[in-house]
Amino acid sequence: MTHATTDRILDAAEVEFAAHGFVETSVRTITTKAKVNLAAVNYHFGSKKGLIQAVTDRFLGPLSQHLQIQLNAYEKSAHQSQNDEHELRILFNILAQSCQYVAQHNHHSLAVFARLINTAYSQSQGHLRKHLTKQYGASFLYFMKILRQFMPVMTNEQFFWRFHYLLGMLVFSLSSSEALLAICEGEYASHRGLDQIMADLVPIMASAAQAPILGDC
Amino acid sequence: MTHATTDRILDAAEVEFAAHGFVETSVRTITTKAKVNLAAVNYHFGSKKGLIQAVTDRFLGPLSQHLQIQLNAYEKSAHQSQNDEHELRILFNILAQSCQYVAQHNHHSLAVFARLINTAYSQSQGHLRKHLTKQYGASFLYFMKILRQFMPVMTNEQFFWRFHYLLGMLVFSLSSSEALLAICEGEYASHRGLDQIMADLVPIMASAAQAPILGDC
DNA sequence: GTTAGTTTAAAACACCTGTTTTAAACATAG
DNA sequence: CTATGTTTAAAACAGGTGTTTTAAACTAAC
Repeated sequence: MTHATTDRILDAAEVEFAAHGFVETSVRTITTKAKVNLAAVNYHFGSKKGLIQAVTDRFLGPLSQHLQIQLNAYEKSAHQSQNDEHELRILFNILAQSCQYVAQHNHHSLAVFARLINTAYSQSQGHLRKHLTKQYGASFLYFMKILRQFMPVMTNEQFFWRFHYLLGMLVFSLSSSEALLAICEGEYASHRGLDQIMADLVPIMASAAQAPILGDC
Repeated sequence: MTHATTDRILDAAEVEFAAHGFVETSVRTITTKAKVNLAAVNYHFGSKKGLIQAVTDRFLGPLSQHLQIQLNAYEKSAHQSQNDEHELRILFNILAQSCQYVAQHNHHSLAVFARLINTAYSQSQGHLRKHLTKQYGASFLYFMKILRQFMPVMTNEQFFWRFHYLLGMLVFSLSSSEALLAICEGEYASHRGLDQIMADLVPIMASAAQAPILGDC
Protein backbone atom coordinates (compact mmCIF):
# COMPACT_ATOMS: atom_id res chain seq x y z
CA MET A 1 0.00 0.00 0.00
CA THR A 2 1.44 3.30 -1.05
CA HIS A 3 1.80 6.09 1.46
CA ALA A 4 -0.07 4.35 4.24
CA THR A 5 2.11 6.16 6.74
CA THR A 6 1.57 9.53 5.11
CA ASP A 7 -2.20 9.16 5.22
CA ARG A 8 -2.13 7.89 8.77
CA ILE A 9 -0.19 10.97 9.83
CA LEU A 10 -2.53 13.28 7.95
CA ASP A 11 -5.60 11.66 9.49
CA ALA A 12 -4.23 11.88 13.02
CA ALA A 13 -2.97 15.43 12.52
CA GLU A 14 -6.36 16.47 11.21
CA VAL A 15 -8.15 15.21 14.30
CA GLU A 16 -5.66 16.68 16.74
CA PHE A 17 -5.44 20.02 14.97
CA ALA A 18 -9.22 20.28 14.97
CA ALA A 19 -9.42 19.45 18.66
CA HIS A 20 -6.52 21.46 20.07
CA GLY A 21 -5.29 23.83 17.37
CA PHE A 22 -1.96 23.93 15.62
CA VAL A 23 0.35 25.29 18.29
CA GLU A 24 -1.09 23.23 21.10
CA THR A 25 -0.72 19.99 19.16
CA SER A 26 2.77 18.49 19.27
CA VAL A 27 4.37 16.31 16.65
CA ARG A 28 4.83 13.62 19.26
CA THR A 29 1.13 13.30 20.02
CA ILE A 30 0.37 13.11 16.29
CA THR A 31 2.92 10.35 15.66
CA THR A 32 1.73 8.51 18.76
CA LYS A 33 -1.92 8.60 17.70
CA ALA A 34 -0.97 7.68 14.14
CA LYS A 35 1.21 4.87 15.51
CA VAL A 36 4.17 5.88 13.42
CA ASN A 37 7.69 6.88 14.24
CA LEU A 38 8.43 10.37 15.48
CA ALA A 39 10.86 11.03 12.66
CA ALA A 40 8.24 10.15 10.04
CA VAL A 41 6.75 13.64 10.07
CA ASN A 42 10.00 15.33 9.22
CA TYR A 43 10.85 12.59 6.76
CA HIS A 44 7.66 12.96 4.72
CA PHE A 45 6.66 16.58 5.27
CA GLY A 46 9.98 18.22 6.01
CA SER A 47 8.70 20.03 9.07
CA LYS A 48 5.64 20.63 11.18
CA LYS A 49 4.79 23.61 8.99
CA GLY A 50 4.89 21.33 5.98
CA LEU A 51 2.50 18.95 7.72
CA ILE A 52 0.07 21.77 8.52
CA GLN A 53 0.09 22.91 4.91
CA ALA A 54 -0.37 19.33 3.72
CA VAL A 55 -3.38 18.90 6.00
CA THR A 56 -4.94 22.07 4.66
CA ASP A 57 -4.12 21.33 1.04
CA ARG A 58 -5.83 17.97 1.26
CA PHE A 59 -9.26 19.58 1.46
CA LEU A 60 -8.66 23.13 0.28
CA GLY A 61 -7.59 21.78 -3.09
CA PRO A 62 -10.84 19.87 -3.75
CA LEU A 63 -12.84 22.69 -2.17
CA SER A 64 -11.54 25.46 -4.42
CA GLN A 65 -11.78 23.15 -7.41
CA HIS A 66 -15.39 22.25 -6.65
CA LEU A 67 -16.25 25.84 -5.92
CA GLN A 68 -14.75 27.08 -9.18
CA ILE A 69 -16.68 24.51 -11.22
CA GLN A 70 -19.97 25.30 -9.53
CA LEU A 71 -19.48 29.02 -9.95
CA ASN A 72 -18.68 28.51 -13.61
CA ALA A 73 -21.87 26.52 -14.07
CA TYR A 74 -23.80 29.20 -12.25
CA GLU A 75 -22.49 31.96 -14.49
CA LYS A 76 -23.30 30.03 -17.65
CA SER A 77 -26.82 29.17 -16.54
CA ALA A 78 -29.58 31.59 -17.39
CA HIS A 79 -30.28 33.20 -14.05
CA GLN A 80 -32.65 36.08 -14.52
CA SER A 81 -31.75 38.30 -11.58
CA GLN A 82 -35.29 38.72 -10.38
CA ASN A 83 -34.31 39.09 -6.78
CA ASP A 84 -30.91 39.87 -5.30
CA GLU A 85 -31.58 38.01 -2.07
CA HIS A 86 -32.58 34.89 -3.98
CA GLU A 87 -29.38 34.97 -6.01
CA LEU A 88 -27.35 35.56 -2.86
CA ARG A 89 -28.88 32.48 -1.31
CA ILE A 90 -27.97 30.46 -4.36
CA LEU A 91 -24.39 31.68 -4.21
CA PHE A 92 -23.97 31.05 -0.50
CA ASN A 93 -25.55 27.67 -1.04
CA ILE A 94 -22.90 26.91 -3.63
CA LEU A 95 -20.27 27.74 -1.05
CA ALA A 96 -22.00 25.61 1.56
CA GLN A 97 -22.39 22.66 -0.79
CA SER A 98 -18.75 22.89 -1.81
CA CYS A 99 -17.76 22.65 1.83
CA GLN A 100 -20.12 19.76 2.38
CA TYR A 101 -18.73 18.04 -0.71
CA VAL A 102 -15.23 17.91 0.71
CA ALA A 103 -16.63 17.05 4.12
CA GLN A 104 -18.26 13.94 2.68
CA HIS A 105 -14.87 12.40 1.98
CA ASN A 106 -13.54 13.18 5.41
CA HIS A 107 -15.44 13.43 8.66
CA HIS A 108 -13.14 15.88 10.34
CA SER A 109 -12.14 18.09 7.46
CA LEU A 110 -14.81 20.75 7.81
CA ALA A 111 -14.03 21.37 11.46
CA VAL A 112 -10.34 21.54 10.66
CA PHE A 113 -11.03 23.83 7.76
CA ALA A 114 -12.91 26.33 9.87
CA ARG A 115 -10.38 26.22 12.67
CA LEU A 116 -7.62 26.59 10.15
CA ILE A 117 -9.05 29.76 8.66
CA ASN A 118 -9.76 31.05 12.13
CA THR A 119 -6.19 30.44 13.26
CA ALA A 120 -4.70 31.75 10.06
CA TYR A 121 -6.63 34.98 10.28
CA SER A 122 -6.30 35.47 14.00
CA GLN A 123 -2.58 34.92 14.10
CA SER A 124 -1.43 38.25 12.78
CA GLN A 125 1.72 36.72 11.30
CA GLY A 126 2.46 33.29 10.00
CA HIS A 127 3.40 31.11 7.09
CA LEU A 128 -0.09 29.70 6.76
CA ARG A 129 -1.89 32.88 5.73
CA LYS A 130 0.57 33.55 2.92
CA HIS A 131 0.34 29.99 1.74
CA LEU A 132 -3.44 30.03 1.68
CA THR A 133 -3.82 33.36 -0.09
CA LYS A 134 -1.25 32.48 -2.74
CA GLN A 135 -2.67 29.02 -3.32
CA TYR A 136 -6.40 29.55 -3.09
CA GLY A 137 -6.90 33.30 -3.17
CA ALA A 138 -8.02 33.23 -6.80
CA SER A 139 -11.02 31.01 -6.09
CA PHE A 140 -12.31 33.27 -3.38
CA LEU A 141 -11.72 36.39 -5.44
CA TYR A 142 -13.81 34.74 -8.12
CA PHE A 143 -16.56 34.10 -5.60
CA MET A 144 -16.36 37.69 -4.41
CA LYS A 145 -16.57 38.98 -7.98
CA ILE A 146 -19.86 37.21 -8.63
CA LEU A 147 -21.23 38.09 -5.22
CA ARG A 148 -20.44 41.74 -5.85
CA GLN A 149 -23.08 41.95 -8.57
CA PHE A 150 -25.89 41.29 -6.12
CA MET A 151 -24.69 43.74 -3.52
CA PRO A 152 -24.73 46.88 -5.65
CA VAL A 153 -25.84 49.48 -3.14
CA MET A 154 -22.44 49.86 -1.50
CA THR A 155 -18.96 51.03 -2.31
CA ASN A 156 -16.10 48.64 -3.00
CA GLU A 157 -14.76 49.23 0.45
CA GLN A 158 -18.12 48.64 2.09
CA PHE A 159 -18.50 45.43 0.13
CA PHE A 160 -15.06 44.23 1.13
CA TRP A 161 -15.77 44.64 4.82
CA ARG A 162 -19.26 43.22 4.55
CA PHE A 163 -17.80 40.14 2.91
CA HIS A 164 -15.33 39.88 5.75
CA TYR A 165 -18.10 40.02 8.31
CA LEU A 166 -20.07 37.28 6.58
CA LEU A 167 -17.05 35.03 6.22
CA GLY A 168 -16.28 35.63 9.87
CA MET A 169 -19.69 34.44 10.93
CA LEU A 170 -19.27 31.31 8.86
CA VAL A 171 -15.78 30.50 10.08
CA PHE A 172 -16.42 31.21 13.73
CA SER A 173 -19.69 29.31 13.83
CA LEU A 174 -18.15 26.22 12.28
CA SER A 175 -14.98 26.28 14.32
CA SER A 176 -16.53 26.88 17.72
CA SER A 177 -19.73 24.89 17.56
CA GLU A 178 -18.32 22.02 19.59
CA ALA A 179 -16.94 24.35 22.22
CA LEU A 180 -20.29 26.05 22.51
CA LEU A 181 -22.06 22.78 23.06
CA ALA A 182 -19.56 21.91 25.77
CA ILE A 183 -20.41 25.13 27.58
CA CYS A 184 -24.14 24.65 27.88
CA GLU A 185 -23.87 20.86 28.11
CA GLY A 186 -27.17 20.21 26.41
CA GLU A 187 -28.98 22.65 28.64
CA TYR A 188 -30.11 25.13 26.03
CA ALA A 189 -29.56 23.36 22.77
CA SER A 190 -29.09 19.95 21.33
CA HIS A 191 -26.32 18.89 19.04
CA ARG A 192 -26.16 20.47 15.63
CA GLY A 193 -23.94 19.08 12.88
CA LEU A 194 -21.68 21.18 10.74
CA ASP A 195 -23.87 20.57 7.70
CA GLN A 196 -26.90 21.81 9.61
CA ILE A 197 -25.02 24.92 10.71
CA MET A 198 -24.01 25.44 7.11
CA ALA A 199 -27.64 25.21 6.01
CA ASP A 200 -28.69 27.62 8.75
CA LEU A 201 -26.18 30.20 7.64
CA VAL A 202 -27.20 30.41 3.99
CA PRO A 203 -30.32 32.57 4.48
CA ILE A 204 -28.68 34.42 7.37
CA MET A 205 -25.70 35.43 5.27
CA ALA A 206 -28.02 36.46 2.46
CA SER A 207 -29.96 38.72 4.81
CA ALA A 208 -26.82 40.09 6.41
CA ALA A 209 -25.40 40.83 2.99
CA GLN A 210 -28.35 43.07 2.25
CA ALA A 211 -28.56 44.84 5.57
CA PRO A 212 -28.65 48.63 5.16
CA ILE A 213 -25.68 50.82 6.00
CA LEU A 214 -26.56 53.10 8.86
CA GLY A 215 -24.73 56.20 9.93
CA ASP A 216 -26.37 56.29 13.31
CA CYS A 217 -28.84 54.31 15.33
CA MET B 1 2.73 54.62 43.60
CA THR B 2 0.73 51.55 44.42
CA HIS B 3 0.88 48.54 42.12
CA ALA B 4 2.90 50.24 39.42
CA THR B 5 4.48 46.90 38.62
CA THR B 6 1.16 45.10 38.43
CA ASP B 7 -0.29 47.61 35.99
CA ARG B 8 2.87 47.59 33.90
CA ILE B 9 2.61 43.83 33.56
CA LEU B 10 -1.08 43.98 32.69
CA ASP B 11 -0.49 46.65 30.04
CA ALA B 12 2.34 44.74 28.41
CA ALA B 13 0.47 41.44 28.59
CA GLU B 14 -2.56 43.02 26.98
CA VAL B 15 -0.57 44.25 23.99
CA GLU B 16 1.32 41.01 23.52
CA PHE B 17 -1.75 38.81 23.96
CA ALA B 18 -3.63 40.85 21.41
CA ALA B 19 -0.78 40.65 18.92
CA HIS B 20 0.29 37.02 19.28
CA GLY B 21 -2.33 35.19 21.31
CA PHE B 22 -2.05 33.59 24.71
CA VAL B 23 -0.03 30.48 23.99
CA GLU B 24 2.41 32.16 21.65
CA THR B 25 3.20 34.90 24.16
CA SER B 26 5.75 33.90 26.79
CA VAL B 27 6.03 35.29 30.29
CA ARG B 28 9.58 36.34 29.52
CA THR B 29 8.59 38.62 26.65
CA ILE B 30 5.90 40.19 28.82
CA THR B 31 8.25 40.91 31.69
CA THR B 32 10.88 42.20 29.28
CA LYS B 33 8.46 44.60 27.58
CA ALA B 34 7.08 45.64 30.96
CA LYS B 35 10.65 46.12 32.22
CA VAL B 36 10.00 44.11 35.36
CA ASN B 37 11.54 41.02 36.81
CA LEU B 38 10.62 37.63 35.44
CA ALA B 39 9.45 36.40 38.82
CA ALA B 40 7.06 39.33 39.20
CA VAL B 41 4.33 37.60 37.22
CA ASN B 42 4.23 34.57 39.46
CA TYR B 43 4.62 36.77 42.51
CA HIS B 44 1.60 38.96 41.75
CA PHE B 45 -0.64 36.69 39.69
CA GLY B 46 0.38 33.25 40.88
CA SER B 47 0.76 31.86 37.40
CA LYS B 48 0.43 32.69 33.73
CA LYS B 49 -3.19 31.53 33.87
CA GLY B 50 -3.79 33.99 36.68
CA LEU B 51 -2.32 36.75 34.56
CA ILE B 52 -4.55 35.87 31.62
CA GLN B 53 -7.63 35.95 33.84
CA ALA B 54 -6.50 39.25 35.38
CA VAL B 55 -6.11 40.77 31.91
CA THR B 56 -9.59 39.66 30.92
CA ASP B 57 -11.19 40.68 34.20
CA ARG B 58 -9.84 44.19 33.87
CA PHE B 59 -12.22 44.96 31.01
CA LEU B 60 -14.83 42.23 31.26
CA GLY B 61 -15.78 43.51 34.68
CA PRO B 62 -16.58 47.06 33.55
CA LEU B 63 -18.12 45.70 30.35
CA SER B 64 -20.64 43.43 32.02
CA GLN B 65 -21.38 46.12 34.58
CA HIS B 66 -21.99 48.76 31.92
CA LEU B 67 -24.04 46.35 29.88
CA GLN B 68 -26.24 45.38 32.79
CA ILE B 69 -26.96 49.03 33.66
CA GLN B 70 -27.80 49.94 30.07
CA LEU B 71 -30.06 46.94 29.70
CA ASN B 72 -31.81 47.81 32.92
CA ALA B 73 -32.40 51.34 31.70
CA TYR B 74 -33.68 49.98 28.41
CA GLU B 75 -36.20 47.72 30.10
CA LYS B 76 -37.51 50.49 32.30
CA SER B 77 -37.88 52.94 29.42
CA ALA B 78 -41.17 52.95 27.56
CA HIS B 79 -40.26 51.23 24.34
CA GLN B 80 -43.39 50.56 22.33
CA SER B 81 -42.30 47.59 20.26
CA GLN B 82 -43.44 49.06 16.98
CA ASN B 83 -40.79 47.27 14.99
CA ASP B 84 -38.70 44.27 15.95
CA GLU B 85 -35.77 45.24 13.76
CA HIS B 86 -35.64 48.69 15.29
CA GLU B 87 -35.55 47.27 18.80
CA LEU B 88 -32.89 44.77 17.77
CA ARG B 89 -30.73 47.60 16.50
CA ILE B 90 -31.13 49.41 19.78
CA LEU B 91 -30.12 46.31 21.70
CA PHE B 92 -27.11 45.55 19.56
CA ASN B 93 -26.18 49.20 19.82
CA ILE B 94 -26.22 48.89 23.58
CA LEU B 95 -23.79 46.00 23.28
CA ALA B 96 -21.60 47.95 20.89
CA GLN B 97 -21.57 51.03 23.07
CA SER B 98 -20.72 48.98 26.13
CA CYS B 99 -17.72 47.60 24.28
CA GLN B 100 -16.70 51.05 23.15
CA TYR B 101 -17.10 52.32 26.69
CA VAL B 102 -14.46 49.96 28.04
CA ALA B 103 -12.32 50.56 24.96
CA GLN B 104 -12.20 54.27 25.77
CA HIS B 105 -10.22 53.60 28.91
CA ASN B 106 -7.76 51.33 27.18
CA HIS B 107 -6.59 51.43 23.59
CA HIS B 108 -5.89 47.77 23.24
CA SER B 109 -8.67 46.26 25.28
CA LEU B 110 -11.24 45.74 22.53
CA ALA B 111 -8.82 43.84 20.34
CA VAL B 112 -7.77 41.71 23.28
CA PHE B 113 -11.38 41.17 24.24
CA ALA B 114 -12.32 39.83 20.82
CA ARG B 115 -9.25 37.65 20.58
CA LEU B 116 -9.88 36.39 24.06
CA ILE B 117 -13.40 35.25 23.31
CA ASN B 118 -12.21 33.77 20.06
CA THR B 119 -9.48 31.81 21.78
CA ALA B 120 -11.68 30.78 24.67
CA TYR B 121 -14.35 29.43 22.37
CA SER B 122 -12.03 27.87 19.82
CA GLN B 123 -9.92 26.05 22.37
CA SER B 124 -12.24 23.19 23.15
CA GLN B 125 -10.82 22.86 26.66
CA GLY B 126 -9.33 25.36 29.01
CA HIS B 127 -9.54 27.23 32.25
CA LEU B 128 -10.53 30.45 30.55
CA ARG B 129 -13.92 29.37 29.24
CA LYS B 130 -15.03 28.13 32.63
CA HIS B 131 -13.80 31.28 34.29
CA LEU B 132 -15.62 33.53 31.82
CA THR B 133 -18.91 31.70 31.92
CA LYS B 134 -18.97 31.53 35.70
CA GLN B 135 -17.98 35.14 36.12
CA TYR B 136 -19.84 36.92 33.36
CA GLY B 137 -22.35 34.41 32.06
CA ALA B 138 -25.24 36.08 33.88
CA SER B 139 -24.82 39.37 32.02
CA PHE B 140 -24.97 37.72 28.67
CA LEU B 141 -27.91 35.54 29.64
CA TYR B 142 -29.68 38.75 30.59
CA PHE B 143 -28.87 40.20 27.18
CA MET B 144 -30.14 37.04 25.51
CA LYS B 145 -33.34 37.14 27.52
CA ILE B 146 -34.24 40.62 26.30
CA LEU B 147 -33.14 39.85 22.77
CA ARG B 148 -35.36 36.79 22.73
CA GLN B 149 -38.52 38.94 22.84
CA PHE B 150 -37.80 40.45 19.45
CA MET B 151 -36.96 37.18 17.77
CA PRO B 152 -40.28 35.41 18.37
CA VAL B 153 -40.66 33.40 15.19
CA MET B 154 -38.24 30.66 16.17
CA THR B 155 -37.88 27.92 18.73
CA ASN B 156 -35.60 28.22 21.75
CA GLU B 157 -33.05 26.05 20.04
CA GLN B 158 -33.15 28.05 16.85
CA PHE B 159 -32.74 31.24 18.83
CA PHE B 160 -29.77 29.84 20.71
CA TRP B 161 -27.91 28.96 17.56
CA ARG B 162 -28.86 32.18 15.84
CA PHE B 163 -27.42 34.10 18.77
CA HIS B 164 -24.27 32.05 18.49
CA TYR B 165 -23.94 32.91 14.81
CA LEU B 166 -24.36 36.64 15.47
CA LEU B 167 -21.88 36.65 18.32
CA GLY B 168 -19.45 34.75 16.12
CA MET B 169 -19.63 37.41 13.44
CA LEU B 170 -18.93 40.09 16.02
CA VAL B 171 -16.04 38.29 17.67
CA PHE B 172 -14.34 37.15 14.49
CA SER B 173 -14.66 40.52 12.78
CA LEU B 174 -13.14 42.35 15.70
CA SER B 175 -10.35 39.88 16.35
CA SER B 176 -9.19 39.41 12.77
CA SER B 177 -9.58 42.87 11.31
CA GLU B 178 -5.89 43.66 11.58
CA ALA B 179 -4.91 40.36 10.02
CA LEU B 180 -7.27 40.97 7.14
CA LEU B 181 -5.77 44.35 6.47
CA ALA B 182 -2.33 42.78 6.45
CA ILE B 183 -3.42 40.35 3.76
CA CYS B 184 -4.67 42.84 1.21
CA GLU B 185 -2.14 45.49 2.25
CA GLY B 186 -4.41 48.41 1.47
CA GLU B 187 -5.22 47.03 -1.96
CA TYR B 188 -8.93 46.54 -1.54
CA ALA B 189 -9.77 48.44 1.58
CA SER B 190 -8.47 51.12 3.82
CA HIS B 191 -8.06 50.89 7.55
CA ARG B 192 -11.19 50.55 9.63
CA GLY B 193 -11.14 51.04 13.37
CA LEU B 194 -12.76 48.68 15.81
CA ASP B 195 -15.43 51.25 16.67
CA GLN B 196 -16.29 51.59 13.00
CA ILE B 197 -16.55 47.83 12.64
CA MET B 198 -18.77 47.79 15.69
CA ALA B 199 -21.03 50.42 14.15
CA ASP B 200 -21.14 48.50 10.87
CA LEU B 201 -22.24 45.34 12.61
CA VAL B 202 -25.25 46.77 14.46
CA PRO B 203 -27.65 46.85 11.48
CA ILE B 204 -26.08 43.71 10.01
CA MET B 205 -26.70 41.72 13.18
CA ALA B 206 -30.25 43.08 13.35
CA SER B 207 -30.93 41.89 9.81
CA ALA B 208 -29.24 38.56 10.38
CA ALA B 209 -31.29 38.07 13.53
CA GLN B 210 -34.46 38.33 11.49
CA ALA B 211 -33.42 36.21 8.54
CA PRO B 212 -35.98 33.51 7.76
CA ILE B 213 -35.40 29.85 8.53
CA LEU B 214 -35.28 27.88 5.32
CA GLY B 215 -35.58 24.16 4.96
CA ASP B 216 -34.15 24.13 1.47
CA CYS B 217 -32.80 26.55 -1.06
C1' DG C 1 14.57 51.62 63.69
C1' DT C 2 12.29 47.77 62.92
C1' DT C 3 9.18 45.27 60.27
C1' DA C 4 6.69 43.70 56.34
C1' DG C 5 5.92 43.89 51.67
C1' DT C 6 7.93 44.68 47.30
C1' DT C 7 11.31 44.41 43.52
C1' DT C 8 15.53 42.92 41.55
C1' DA C 9 19.19 39.93 39.86
C1' DA C 10 20.69 35.58 38.63
C1' DA C 11 20.58 30.97 38.51
C1' DA C 12 18.49 26.70 38.35
C1' DC C 13 14.72 23.53 37.96
C1' DA C 14 12.08 20.14 35.33
C1' DC C 15 9.72 19.69 31.30
C1' DC C 16 8.27 19.98 26.55
C1' DT C 17 9.22 21.44 21.95
C1' DG C 18 10.74 20.57 16.79
C1' DT C 19 14.38 18.48 14.67
C1' DT C 20 18.34 15.40 13.62
C1' DT C 21 21.06 11.42 13.83
C1' DT C 22 22.37 6.64 14.14
C1' DA C 23 21.42 2.18 13.36
C1' DA C 24 18.98 -1.69 11.98
C1' DA C 25 15.10 -3.83 9.74
C1' DC C 26 11.66 -4.02 6.09
C1' DA C 27 9.58 -3.36 1.56
C1' DT C 28 9.45 -3.56 -3.22
C1' DA C 29 10.85 -2.86 -7.99
C1' DG C 30 14.68 -3.47 -11.53
C1' DC D 1 20.22 -10.60 -5.61
C1' DT D 2 20.60 -5.90 -5.45
C1' DA D 3 19.43 -1.41 -4.81
C1' DT D 4 16.40 2.11 -3.42
C1' DG D 5 13.10 3.87 -0.68
C1' DT D 6 10.58 3.33 3.54
C1' DT D 7 9.86 2.56 8.51
C1' DT D 8 11.38 1.75 13.07
C1' DA D 9 13.79 2.25 17.42
C1' DA D 10 16.27 4.94 20.47
C1' DA D 11 18.89 8.54 21.66
C1' DA D 12 20.41 13.04 21.56
C1' DC D 13 20.37 17.84 20.24
C1' DA D 14 19.53 22.77 21.06
C1' DG D 15 16.26 25.74 22.50
C1' DG D 16 12.19 27.57 24.75
C1' DT D 17 8.67 27.09 28.30
C1' DG D 18 6.49 28.13 33.14
C1' DT D 19 7.98 28.09 37.60
C1' DT D 20 10.88 28.30 41.82
C1' DT D 21 14.59 29.58 44.61
C1' DT D 22 18.20 32.31 46.72
C1' DA D 23 19.92 36.45 48.04
C1' DA D 24 20.23 41.14 48.22
C1' DA D 25 18.30 45.66 47.86
C1' DC D 26 14.59 48.93 48.18
C1' DT D 27 10.19 51.08 50.01
C1' DA D 28 6.85 52.27 52.87
C1' DA D 29 4.22 52.11 57.35
C1' DC D 30 4.05 51.53 62.33
